[in-house]
Amino acid sequence: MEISFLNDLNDSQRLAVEYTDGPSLVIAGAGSGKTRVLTYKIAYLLKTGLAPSSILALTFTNKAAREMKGRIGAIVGERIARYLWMGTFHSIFSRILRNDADRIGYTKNFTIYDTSDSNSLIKSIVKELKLDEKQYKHGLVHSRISFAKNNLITPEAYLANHDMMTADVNSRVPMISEIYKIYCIRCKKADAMDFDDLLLHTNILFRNHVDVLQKYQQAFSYILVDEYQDTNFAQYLIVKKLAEQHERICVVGDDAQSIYSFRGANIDNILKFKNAYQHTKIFKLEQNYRSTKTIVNAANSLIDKNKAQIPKTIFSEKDTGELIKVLSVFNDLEEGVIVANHISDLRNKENFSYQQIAILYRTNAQSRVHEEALRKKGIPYRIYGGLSFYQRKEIKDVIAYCRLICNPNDEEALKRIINYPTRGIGDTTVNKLIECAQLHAVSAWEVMSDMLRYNLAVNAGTANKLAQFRNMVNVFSEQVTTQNAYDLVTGVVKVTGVISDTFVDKSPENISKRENVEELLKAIFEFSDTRQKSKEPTLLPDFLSEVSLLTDQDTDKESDTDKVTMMTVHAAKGLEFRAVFIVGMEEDLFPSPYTVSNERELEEERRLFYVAITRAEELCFISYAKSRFRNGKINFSNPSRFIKDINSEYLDSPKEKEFEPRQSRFGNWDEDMDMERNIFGQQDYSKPKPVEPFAPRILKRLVKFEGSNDEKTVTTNGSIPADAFVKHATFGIGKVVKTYIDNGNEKAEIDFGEKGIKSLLLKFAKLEVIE
DNA sequence: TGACCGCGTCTTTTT
DNA sequence: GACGCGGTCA
Repeated sequence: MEISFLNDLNDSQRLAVEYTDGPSLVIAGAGSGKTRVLTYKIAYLLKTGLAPSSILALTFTNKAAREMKGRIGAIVGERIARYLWMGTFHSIFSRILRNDADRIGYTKNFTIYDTSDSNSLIKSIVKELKLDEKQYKHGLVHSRISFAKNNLITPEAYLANHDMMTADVNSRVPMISEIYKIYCIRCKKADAMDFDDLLLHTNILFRNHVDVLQKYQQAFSYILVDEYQDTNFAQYLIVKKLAEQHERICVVGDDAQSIYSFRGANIDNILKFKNAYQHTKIFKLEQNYRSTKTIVNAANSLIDKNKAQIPKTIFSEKDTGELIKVLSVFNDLEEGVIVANHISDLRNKENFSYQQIAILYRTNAQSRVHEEALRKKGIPYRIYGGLSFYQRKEIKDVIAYCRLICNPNDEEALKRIINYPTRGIGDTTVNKLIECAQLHAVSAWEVMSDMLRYNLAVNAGTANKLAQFRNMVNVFSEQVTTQNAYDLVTGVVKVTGVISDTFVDKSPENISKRENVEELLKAIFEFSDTRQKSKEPTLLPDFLSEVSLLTDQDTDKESDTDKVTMMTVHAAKGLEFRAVFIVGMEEDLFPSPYTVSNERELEEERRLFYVAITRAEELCFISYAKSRFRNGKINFSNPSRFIKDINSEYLDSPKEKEFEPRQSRFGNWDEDMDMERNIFGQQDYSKPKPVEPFAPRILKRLVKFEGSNDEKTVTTNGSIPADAFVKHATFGIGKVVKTYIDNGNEKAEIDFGEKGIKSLLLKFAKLEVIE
């Protein structure tokens, strides 16, 4: 079969694309056209007659999936590409889990707990068990639980696992197995899964229900996995099971770029792939199309120092290019200034645009000095990382309402908003509620639904407040299956008071909060809109299941504007820039001091540096400072050991004696740097940074919440709009179903949720319309 | 219940 | 230096 697009590939790429009979491993060096191979391979499979719905392609980010889908669409047509099973492990398998959720004791609408939900739950369990919270830090406990789940160790298996148990005893946290057990029970009671559960429960589903496994084994006749070096055991096993029959599977990755072991990724998956699949064909993509010879060779000489790796020879046929320039600076402030100067030279003298330049660092905290230096020189920049849109408090609050409405058993959502905005239900009450729920082995919501039966020990006033809150949620819950997500959530933010809470004063924080909520509604509208066009469901649970797996990487903003990129090295994986500045190359920073005692972890740090260098197409700068302001004090340190790992023939290093006299064009450094600090110090860092607008900005603003909150209620004198939310003195909050004239009197039929649908005479019923 | 203060901690983070 | 957390007080 002659397929013309294959002519775009080199020989090794083409071989990798065309081999589809059995298992294959594609070792794709940095810049070797990995994405191209994957997309062409899928296009090739489609052209050879495979149905798109029989191809499963797993990626590590939503963004990667989306981009690849777009590229494939460009080759084979969007209408075909749409039916590919392409997405992250988590999104694909959450979809599969929802289909058969009842088989493993969940409902279709199960909640996905994010990291902070998990941590919050762990904290409350530690408290309930009366354990020392300093000893059982939520971060530590969570990472142990996460590790267990990623390795498919259930709570029972954990107890029986000698290694895990002795490790816990030795670390003086012997109760982790108990916390883990309770954590799982609580998640299940809340109809919630955390990120790791999505993989663990997929394995459980496949193990316990062979018919389900077989269904998907037959459905997927070819499986592709991207970034295979970053998969964990749970992911390995899912793939292994699905591919068991036909072994038509292709995994792509680069062991030299495995940098996520701290999240459970196991590099052995790629190193030992051929043991797992016996007749594996290995393809190596060794030509780097991205970088100059110097950069490729320098990176090779670095990664050579690692022991565990698949042998390969990455080469470039581009120009030799410039040496990697090593910048030795006095301190962090000078580093900022010098990098900024270089950037402005590149732009003014070397014809670089800002967006072709990146500053990469090991830790987010390092961004500050560079930010300041660039700002002072008027260089535009964009910092990636930090708080994502969906992690902002006001957004999480609204999402928590949504979650609770769709799944009232969601305990973390309940805790979050039961007293936000303030409605007189304090910690004491919440604790009583949860204790009572534990006592009767039911969810907190169940207790709230029948407080008398569970004998909840609160006074009448509190009970009334709880009932009011419950009724409000119920009114919304009833509409989950009938209202589209956008209309429903618009009602939610009005009625719950989330929006009026932002009108209490005119502070910039409140204004930005309100704008963010509006942006969220816009995102929900876009979701409903696009879904509607393709005739897919537009209900709130559909939106939630999607949004819980989104990260800020997916809301890529203003990519068309010309700005310098600043991000951690981790975040830069997969990207490329004409010029790259790798800053803070010091001992105690890069490699991270947490890793140097462990050879395996140190090798991962070296790979991280390898990733950083190989982002550069033409120019690479490495800087290190003799002193750095960190954790509130000045730290002195030496150049990173990794700089010595690079063959010196590729480096343009400073001569040692340049260090000695602290002279510079500014005169005495110490004084000048103090002065600089004072200048910086005058700026008010305490003010919140301007809030990044949430993209994509496609649609015009849909809703704008106007006005002050003191006029939010209107006593009706006759007409109220249908669909309005109203408040009644006895029945609480309800929704107007319809209004009509009866015997010459205006009446309204109002749905008060649990209290039923009531027909009320408008001239008697003192209704407040909630705007 | 919420505002405020002092203390301890501080990596990376595709989901 | 900055943030999150827990404790205290109005």
